[in-house]
Amino acid sequence: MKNGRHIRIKDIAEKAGCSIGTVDRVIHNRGKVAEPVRQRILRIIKELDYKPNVNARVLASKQALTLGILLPSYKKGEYWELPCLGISEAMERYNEQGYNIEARWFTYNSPEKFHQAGMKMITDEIDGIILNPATYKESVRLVRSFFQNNKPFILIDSDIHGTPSLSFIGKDPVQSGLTVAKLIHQLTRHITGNKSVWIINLSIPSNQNYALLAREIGFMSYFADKQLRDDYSFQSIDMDDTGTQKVVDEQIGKLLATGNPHAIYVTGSRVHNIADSLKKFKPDPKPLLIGHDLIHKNMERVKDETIDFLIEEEARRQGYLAVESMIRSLTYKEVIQKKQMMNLMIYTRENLPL
Amino acid sequence: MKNGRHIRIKDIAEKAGCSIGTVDRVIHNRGKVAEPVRQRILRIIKELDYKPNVNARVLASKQALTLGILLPSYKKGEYWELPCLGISEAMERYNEQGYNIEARWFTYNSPEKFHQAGMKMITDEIDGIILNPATYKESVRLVRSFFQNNKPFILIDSDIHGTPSLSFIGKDPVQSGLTVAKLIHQLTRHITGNKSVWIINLSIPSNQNYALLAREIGFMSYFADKQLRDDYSFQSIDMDDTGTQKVVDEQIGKLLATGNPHAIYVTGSRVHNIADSLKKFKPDPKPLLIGHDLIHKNMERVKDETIDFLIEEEARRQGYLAVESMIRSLTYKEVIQKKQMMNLMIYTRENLPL
DNA sequence: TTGTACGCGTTATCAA
DNA sequence: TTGATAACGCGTACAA
Repeated sequence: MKNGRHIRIKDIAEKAGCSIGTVDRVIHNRGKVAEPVRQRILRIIKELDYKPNVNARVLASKQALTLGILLPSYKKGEYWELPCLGISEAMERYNEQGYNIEARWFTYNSPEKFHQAGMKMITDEIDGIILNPATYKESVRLVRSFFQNNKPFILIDSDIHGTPSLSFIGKDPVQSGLTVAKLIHQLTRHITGNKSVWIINLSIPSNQNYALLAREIGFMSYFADKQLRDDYSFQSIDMDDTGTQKVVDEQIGKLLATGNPHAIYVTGSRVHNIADSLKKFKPDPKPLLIGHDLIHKNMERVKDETIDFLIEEEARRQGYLAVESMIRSLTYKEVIQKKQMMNLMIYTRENLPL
Repeated sequence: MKNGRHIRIKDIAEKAGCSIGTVDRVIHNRGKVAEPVRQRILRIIKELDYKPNVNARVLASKQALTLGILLPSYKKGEYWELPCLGISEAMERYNEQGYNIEARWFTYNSPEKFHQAGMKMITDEIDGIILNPATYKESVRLVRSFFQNNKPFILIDSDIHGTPSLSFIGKDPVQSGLTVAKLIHQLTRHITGNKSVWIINLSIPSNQNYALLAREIGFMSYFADKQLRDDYSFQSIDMDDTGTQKVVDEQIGKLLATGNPHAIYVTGSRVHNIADSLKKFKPDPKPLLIGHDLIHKNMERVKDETIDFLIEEEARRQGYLAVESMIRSLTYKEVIQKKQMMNLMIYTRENLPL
């Protein structure tokens, strides 16, 4: 009302005939307010559609937050670097804006380490947790402890349905699979005769398997729904990721000896390994190659068209949003969307970013 | 750590042995500071890597800004609604954050109206201008006036090379064309014999023609570079957009009588008109249909797979970034990136957002 | 249970 | 050319 600007706590206090202290108490539920006064103030807040001034709030509030980040360990250039970049970016941005936020990083490469690190976050004075649930069983155990200790947490990249998380931020792996299937179908439909497709699950043993499986399920269901089973023959290949190109080469070599597929779908983020094998063996005609994630090595293979298409689900943005959501929830008690699904991008040589 | 976190103007003042008023003057170039003092303060700012506290700044600043938005007039559901949504979103967001910003909207449907509205923005007290340059000649005239009157402006959606704008926010139409070409090539390459492709320029006469042309150029150059000219035959079709489906139907009907193309590329945002024609005439086999922009009617045709792929360049985000960039430039004198290119998205039924 | 007063970092005004 | 000081809206400790 003043100068047509926003309404302040002071305006509410005036209208309610009390002091700003009292208004503040009802806004923050700090109790100790006479019930009738409380009701009146709440009504006025609704009536005037009061919205707190974020800037003043941050400026006045001296609270320091520490967030716990619990993610799989990774080497430079691997998938998890991307969400981490988003996390760092958000931290930096919010700190520059006068917030006082610190991140404490925890990584794991085994279910035991995962659980250990998780429990440490509870004993340490951590205000909010951002984690990627590794294996189902361990994650449920951990999440239960978070809940009991009243630690708010956000799930990132893959979900555990039904957990009392503030939010899940990630992707729909079934949709990913469907999209890849659509691409492969459209790109091979004019090939005469039966089309052979390899689905390669190249991943670290017993890690992240759920998402890869879900992708494969989405992939298969596309062909099932469209009654295309007779036109295609599929071969699912589980390949352990030992991290060395040589092992991949060996396996691909053996497979190629049995015949040359029309298309290859790699469900994990390590298509570049398969691409490198193809560059070595040069099968002719070159199979269509599709995979996931905008990591550096994959992009290089897209540039030279060994990889034809890359799917990605805004990995970096996931990290950014996780931090942002946690801060909003912690500092303003803002209610966060229960599910924040990323968009699904299709990249090829011509529309690669950068 | 608690108080030692960020450095404030006060810290600089102490170190420089002057008052915060003086520091403020050098930061904001309000002149009237003794040169040696000025140098000393600047050095200390660099040394301590001072970053202003955004919250305090917004809180204390009483300045009110009005932005002028100069865009083509549009009906609901048309392309320009998307950038406008982004603009509104940004306005809302920044106003909620305590900024005091007002938008004044101007639209045009002819070069004369465009110029008129532009000149009015100069006489009115407008602090910054966001505009889409309609025709080249008129735009250059207008931009010259902006420059002479010291009005900062941002170009949105399509560029005029070399203008002294704060920033250009938009897309690379040549890249769009290349991407569509890649898709059509890959999706038709296994068809035997010569493949026929229509390129339809369906647009309001003499409006936005430059971007559509650039897309077509990108499109053609893909096939030229790849030495594919002999495998494909192209037909460029200029179709006036009268806004009625009937006229489109007539023209498509005539064209189909001469033969059934393998693929159709519609360079504007009105693929849905072509899609509706195809639904009516049911050419068999159905040509591959690719177009631009996530407007409602297009998305409907993607859902029923009349349109196979849709390209879009983050239309909504363009509007958002334009407002954000202008505010940053105006309030903090921040230097804005000269070119902010949007990502190029590929959408099909399976990865359509929402 | 309620009210008051100070501080957060910056802008802007006025007096020196 | 400079310095002191009152806002800005909110959080909070302390007084009543």
